[in-house]
Amino acid sequence: MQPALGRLTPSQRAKVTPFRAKVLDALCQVPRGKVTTYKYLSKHVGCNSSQAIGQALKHNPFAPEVPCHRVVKTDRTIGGFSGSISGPKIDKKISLLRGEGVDFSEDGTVEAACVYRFE
DNA sequence: ATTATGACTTATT
DNA sequence: GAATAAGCCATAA
Repeated sequence: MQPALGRLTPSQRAKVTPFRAKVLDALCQVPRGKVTTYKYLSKHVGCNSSQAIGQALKHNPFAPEVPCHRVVKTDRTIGGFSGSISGPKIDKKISLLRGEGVDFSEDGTVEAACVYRFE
């Protein structure tokens, strides 16, 4: 069964800006085995800047609690992780996603079927 | 308030 | 297809 897609706890909300809280909360709605994109998130939280989303996630204060590794770029390339856009951390991100059942193409892009669009 | 930065995106060269 | 520029918006200094 899917893990309880919790939301951000009040404590967590209190530690970040309202915008980040909204982003993280939305992120917690992404089911295990799926990913979302910066753009979908940005749209979901009501701004039109994926860059702002990236900013919100780059210093993720709630590392494993909030599945920040379930966010990829709009073209379904891997995006960044732990403050880096490439390197060993990215490799770890891929491993995590694979461990959750996300499929990758040979390009290192995520399969379209694994993208969660906040339907 | 103003400036600089960035895990982005799109258009242009 | 890679490199650059411009647009975007929240954050930190």
